[in-house]
Amino acid sequence: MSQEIQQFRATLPINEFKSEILKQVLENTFIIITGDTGSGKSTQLPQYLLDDEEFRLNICERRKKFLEEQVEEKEQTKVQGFLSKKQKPFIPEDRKNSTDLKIVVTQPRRMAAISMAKRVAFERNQNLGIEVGYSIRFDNSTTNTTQLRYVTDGILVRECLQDKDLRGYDVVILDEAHERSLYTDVLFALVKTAARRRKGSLKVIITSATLNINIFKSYFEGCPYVKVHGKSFPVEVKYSEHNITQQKRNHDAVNAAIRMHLHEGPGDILVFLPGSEDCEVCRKFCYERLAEVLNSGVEVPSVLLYTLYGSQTSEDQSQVFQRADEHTRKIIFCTNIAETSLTIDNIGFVVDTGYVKQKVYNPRTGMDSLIIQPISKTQAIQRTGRAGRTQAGKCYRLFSKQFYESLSEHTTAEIMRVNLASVMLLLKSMGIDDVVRFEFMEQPTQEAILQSLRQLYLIQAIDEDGYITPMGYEMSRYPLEPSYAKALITSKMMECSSEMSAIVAILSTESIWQRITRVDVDGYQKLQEIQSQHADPAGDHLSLLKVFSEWKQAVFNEQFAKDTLLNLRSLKQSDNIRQQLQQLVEGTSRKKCLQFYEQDYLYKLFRKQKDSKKWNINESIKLSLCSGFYFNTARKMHNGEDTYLMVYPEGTVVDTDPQSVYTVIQQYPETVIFTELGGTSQVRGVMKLISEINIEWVKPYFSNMVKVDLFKLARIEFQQRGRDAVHERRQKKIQEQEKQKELEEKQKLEKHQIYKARFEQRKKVKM
DNA sequence: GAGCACTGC
Repeated sequence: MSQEIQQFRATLPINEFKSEILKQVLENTFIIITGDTGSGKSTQLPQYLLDDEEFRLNICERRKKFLEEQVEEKEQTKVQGFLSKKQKPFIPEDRKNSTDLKIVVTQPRRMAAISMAKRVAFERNQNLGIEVGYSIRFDNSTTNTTQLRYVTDGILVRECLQDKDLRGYDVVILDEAHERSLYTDVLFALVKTAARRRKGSLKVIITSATLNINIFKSYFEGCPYVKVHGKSFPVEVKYSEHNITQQKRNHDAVNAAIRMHLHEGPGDILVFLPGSEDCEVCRKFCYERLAEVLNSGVEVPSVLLYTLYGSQTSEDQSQVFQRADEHTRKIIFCTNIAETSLTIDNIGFVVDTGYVKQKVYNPRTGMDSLIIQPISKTQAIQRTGRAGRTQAGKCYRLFSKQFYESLSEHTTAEIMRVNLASVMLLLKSMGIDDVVRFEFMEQPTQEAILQSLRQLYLIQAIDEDGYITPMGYEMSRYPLEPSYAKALITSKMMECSSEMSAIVAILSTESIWQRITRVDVDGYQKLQEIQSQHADPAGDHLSLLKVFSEWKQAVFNEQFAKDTLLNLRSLKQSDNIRQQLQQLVEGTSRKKCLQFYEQDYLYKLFRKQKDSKKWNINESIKLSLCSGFYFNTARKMHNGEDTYLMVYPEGTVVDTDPQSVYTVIQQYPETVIFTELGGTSQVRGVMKLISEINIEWVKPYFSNMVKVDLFKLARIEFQQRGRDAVHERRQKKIQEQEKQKELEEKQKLEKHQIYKARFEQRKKVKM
C-alpha cells in the first residue's frame, strides 16, 4: 500500500474508532454503525476486518465449529436460483478449513457497488476481482478467491434463495440501511434468522446515516452501536414565514434561488423540486426572471442554469458535473435524484420546496398512484446536508418552522408502499410459510399481505391453504413480478416464449419511447404521430413488441432509435433483460410444466386452436397474458367511449390510458386485459398497457376470484411443522371423507336390509 | 377530461 493512501486512510473519521469497532464486532453478532457521508465507513470498515489477524482466526474457528456441528441438512429449497454459475455463493464444504475471510457489503444502488469495489481495490493496490470485487445484475467481477464482495441488495436476496444460512459468508454488512429499500428490509429479516442459526459464526453489521436508530436497535436485540462523526461543514437553516402554495411553488423557488445568487458568496445552488417537469419550467422561468432583473439595470453575476432528473440521458446529466469557471455560479433544478443517488460537489446553497413525488400502492384497489406529498424530517435534513459537503452553507426552506415540526420523522419504508406479491412468494419459496406473522422490521398492513396472497392464489403460485405450489417455485426463479412470471411460463407451453420474454422485458424497464415533456409542443406532436404509425390494434403489448423488433431488425441501430424517438438506454436494458429471461425460460422443463397445465383451461384452448390449425402466435401471446392477469379484465361501458368496468372487484370503473394505442387509434375493444393500473389518488384508476381479448377465454376463471377464502390462505397454524401439518390435515380430511363414505355405505346397507326385512315380512304376511 | 419521483433482481 502506498504511503499516500495510507496517510489518507488515517485521516478518515472512522479511523479513530477502529479498535472500538473491532472489539464490538468480535464480541457481538449484530452491530450498528452510524456515520454520515464522508466518514469512510463503507470503504474502510470491511478492510479493518479483512486485515485484523485476531478477528480472522477467531471467525474461522467459529465457522469450522459450526460447519462440523451442522448435521447434513436436506436441501429445503428445490429452487435453483437464477444466478449464473459464476455468481453462485461459495460451497460450504470448501469453507470448513479455509482460512480466508468472506465479507459481503450490500448497496441499494448499482453505481455505488461498482465504485466502492473499485475504490477499495485501488486502495489495496489490487486488480478488481482478486481480493475485492462487485456483483450486480448483468455484471459480475468476482471470482472464487474474492474475499470482499460489494453487491446490490437484490443480489444478496437471490443468494439467500440458494442458501438461506448464507454459509458462503462470515460477515454481512448492510450499508445505507436508513434508506430502507425494499430488499434491504427483506434482508434485515433474512439475515437476522440466518445469524441465529449460524450460532455466532456470522457477523452482521448494519450501517446507517446518523439518524434515529432506535428502530434498528430494538429489531436487532438491543445490540451495541458505534457512532462515527462525519466530515461535514455547518449549514445554516432558514425558514419562510409562510408555507408556499402549490401554484406558487415553482415561482417562489426561482425567486429564492435568484436572491441567493445576487446576495450570497461563492458556492453553487441546488433547488429541490417534486418533478422533472417542474425542473424544466423553473429553468425557463429563472432565465426569464434573470433577463428582467438585468434589464432593470441591476448587475447580475455570471450564472449557468441546469436541470437534473432521472429520465434525462446520461449526457445531459453529466453536463451538471462539469466544473464552471471560478466566477460563474451554477443553479441546478433537481428532483430527488440529488438527495441520495447523485452527489454534486461545490454546493453552497440549497433551496428546499419541502415536497416530493412518491409512488403509493393501494392494496384494496391494486392501484399505483404517484402523489405529491410533503417530505419527511429525515429527507429535509438529508437535503440540507447537500450544502455542507465542501464548505459551510445555507439552506433555505420554503416552509415555516411549524410546517417542519408537523412533518413525519421518517420517509415511509418502501415495503409499506408496494405490492407485496413478489416478496411473499420469495419468502414462501425459502420455506417461510407463515408470512402473516413473519418478523419484518416494520410490519406491512395485514390488508397488503392478504391481498398479495390473494393474487398469488389466483395465479396458482400458492394453494388454498397458503402453501407454495410447484408452479410457485418455478415462478420464484424469475426476477419478475409473479404475474409476469406466470405469463412467461405459460408462454413456454404456448410456444411463444421468445416473444413473451421480450414483452415482459420491455415492461420491466422504463418506457422505450423517449420522454418528451409538454413544454416541447412540436416534439410531443411528432411523438404522437410516430406512435400512431406503430400502433397495432391487437394492443399495447404487441405494439411494443413490434417496435422493439423493428429496432432489433435495424441491427440495434442508434440512428433508427433517434429517428423513431425511442429511448436507446431502455431499449438496451430491455434486450439485456430479454436475454436473461430467455435463458431462464430455457431452463424450465416443459415436461415438468405440463403437469401444472394439464387441467388448465387456457392451455386446453391453446391445444384446440393448434389442432384446428387456426393457430396464430398473437393469440397465444394474449392467452399467456391472460394466465397471469385475468383478474385485470375489463369490459367497455358505452359504445365508442373509453370507460371500462372491471369484472372484479364489482363496480370498479376504470379509464383508458391516454398513451395507450387504443386512445391513439380511437378504437375501444369490447373486452380488454391490462397489466398495470395507475392514476392519481383523486380520480379513478387508469388502465395502462392494454390488450384486446375474448371474454370467453377468461370467463371460467371469474368464479375463482369471488370464492377466494382469504381467511384460509393466511391461516397457517403450525409454523414449526409447516408442510407436515397441512399434509396431516389433508390426510385427516381424506380419512374423514372415507369414513363418511363408509358410514353412508353402511347406512345404505342397513336401510336396504330394513327394506328387505320389511319386504320379507310383507311377503310372509301375504303368504 | 389526463400526464411520469427514485431504485433494483
